[in-house]
Amino acid sequence: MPKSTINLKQLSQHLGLSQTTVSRALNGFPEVNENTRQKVLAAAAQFNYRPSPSASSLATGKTRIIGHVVPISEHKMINPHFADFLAGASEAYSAAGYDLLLRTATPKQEEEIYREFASRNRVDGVVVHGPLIDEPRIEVLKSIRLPFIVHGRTTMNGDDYSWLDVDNATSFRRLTQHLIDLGHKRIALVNGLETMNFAHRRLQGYREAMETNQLEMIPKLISSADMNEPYGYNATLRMLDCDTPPSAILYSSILSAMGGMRATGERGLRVPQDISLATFDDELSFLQTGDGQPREPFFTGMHSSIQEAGKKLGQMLINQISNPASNAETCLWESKLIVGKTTGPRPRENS
Amino acid sequence: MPKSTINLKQLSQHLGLSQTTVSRALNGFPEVNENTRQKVLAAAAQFNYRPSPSASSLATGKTRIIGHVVPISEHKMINPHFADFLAGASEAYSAAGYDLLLRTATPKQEEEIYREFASRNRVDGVVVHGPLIDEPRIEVLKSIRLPFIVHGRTTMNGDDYSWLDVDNATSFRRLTQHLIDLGHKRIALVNGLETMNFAHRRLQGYREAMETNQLEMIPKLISSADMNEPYGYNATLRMLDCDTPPSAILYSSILSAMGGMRATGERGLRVPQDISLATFDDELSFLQTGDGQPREPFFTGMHSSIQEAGKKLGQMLINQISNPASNAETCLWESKLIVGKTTGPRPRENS
DNA sequence: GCAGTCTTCCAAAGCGCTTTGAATATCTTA
DNA sequence: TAAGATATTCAAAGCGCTTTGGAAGACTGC
Repeated sequence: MPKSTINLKQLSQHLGLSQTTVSRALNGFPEVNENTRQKVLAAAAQFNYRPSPSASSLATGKTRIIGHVVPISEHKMINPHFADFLAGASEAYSAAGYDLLLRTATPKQEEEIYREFASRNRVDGVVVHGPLIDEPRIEVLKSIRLPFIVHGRTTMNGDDYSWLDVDNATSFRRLTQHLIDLGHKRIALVNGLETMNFAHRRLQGYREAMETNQLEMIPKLISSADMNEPYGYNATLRMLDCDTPPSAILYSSILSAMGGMRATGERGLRVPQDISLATFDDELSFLQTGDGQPREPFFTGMHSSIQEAGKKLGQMLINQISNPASNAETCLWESKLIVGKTTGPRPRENS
Repeated sequence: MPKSTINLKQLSQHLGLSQTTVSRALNGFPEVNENTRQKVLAAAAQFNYRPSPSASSLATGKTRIIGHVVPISEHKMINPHFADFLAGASEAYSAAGYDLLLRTATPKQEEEIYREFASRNRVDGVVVHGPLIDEPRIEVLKSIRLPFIVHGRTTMNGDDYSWLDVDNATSFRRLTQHLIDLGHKRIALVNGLETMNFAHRRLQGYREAMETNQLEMIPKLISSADMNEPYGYNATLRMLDCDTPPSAILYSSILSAMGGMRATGERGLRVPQDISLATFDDELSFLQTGDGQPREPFFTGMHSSIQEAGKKLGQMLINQISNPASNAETCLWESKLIVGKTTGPRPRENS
């Protein structure tokens, strides 16, 4: 059992080599004899040598750390989607020898954190969460030259930055159309905040489908707010209790859909006989069986794995960092309609 | 607008002082004239100077980073409780100038990650999640001298380590008693994995209450597995469909309770008229209203904020790190019974 | 007026790595 | 075999900070 940690100097002395050679052998430089390299590798393994991140970071100027500042509201609300997203990203980082640094912050604090990241050289890059339609963070990051990638995209900021997004408009056009095909006419939308780009595009997709089919969009049946379970519950109750109740409801998040489920149950409505519910499903892992078995999906919805998105975004960002000259890379994912148990034909008695 | 980043040397040259003095002024050492300190502070602000973390870390041997390795199953399942826990911890870290490093790993990989943390000096300490009854990680961390704190505690590892736990046995004794007081006799328990210490203690609390009241514990009505929504759903269905169905069910997590809610609904049972459900509630933020309003609680359950736990644990760990001579600190939190809409008296027709 | 104390400040030596610029050893080719 | 090319290795100079071990100036008290 080797004592504690050993450093480069000690290791090279033990080997009778210079630090230069040992360092290069370890880092895979071509100009070191293969014999020597093997000896170095063996000794490094034997003494359990690992380079100090602070030292290499100081010498190279690279931290091999990616920063995530995840939004948290004034009321300490944190979106559980991040758990899955971060798990995916973390997988990509580990594979490439990077680490994930996590900060939580209110939107107001976020810009200052980026500036701090840049001036202290705390991270090599960041991923931007929850972009707005018009996103000021993008200009900030460009101006301070901090490499970044956006999960989602914006509408107003041009396209000279890297992002990965699901095709939200198409997703909601298709999901709405699915309900229309089932005969529904009064279709409600429980959406995210419309300043958020994803919610904006989802509304757009919904509108396209409604207009194509010449169905009326009833303002009372469109709601938008931060997505969580109680919001889904309350919004649903409000819609059910109004004078033009829907026969189908679309949710932007499975969290609010669960709240919707609770609300319909409370009003004595059977799903899908009395009312249909459909949602965008990020495949949050705590809603999966976890035994590797595909579970029969409960909610009907458009599926796209947020964990996979995290992984892909992580890889894209690392690519960009290790290859700074490369152009912005963008990626648009389609989501998949999966029909579950929460949608059915429009009931007769309903308008 | 200051150009890019400035370093200590440049700053001290600008001030006509030595790096020593500037460094000490910035770090609050007493042996620098108050006048000088003010000048230094002003100049630092003006040039937006921030010390480089890699450099100070190399010089001091301290990283000011706390590591969290959160478990992820083979099937990429990640528990959303972590989102709230990490948000709480992160708050404590930010306040103390620390950062949070996140790794995801299967239980097998975890020990190796700790060893890597120690030998590379990657973090100043770690928090251990989800301790088992007999927890090998504790010995590993002690042997490699990596400061740590445990969220939860163990049963077999002595008590010379720091932890914070909720009183799981008392929580479940009380929750069970609450149902017994309502007249329930066949009370089921949908628990976490019993190798996990928290689940072990919850079972114990449940058993105490049942035995005290001379109620029979029916094996079919006790289940234990990794907690998620489908598990709660399946376990509940199994119990409802057996020959000794319960009139009340206890859940170890609100996620499985939600699955239970779905299952009872599917079987046409009304809650709480036909069956009572109660749960341990970690006050996950996505289930709160998020508008700061206290929402009327839906599930009856024992409450304890996991976000607050994260915050407190973060503070305790930082204390311990900045004060290495201090003794292990432990903290046992009581949870609070909150009666919601999911529990009621035992229905007549039920046994 | 001078030893003894404080109070303030500084030069320089690291911390553990990477990398530049050169030196040495080895191999070609004429 | 000598000059030129190539393959290996190395000494030393940083990277940006902290901290040790003084030193210089300003005050004491006698």
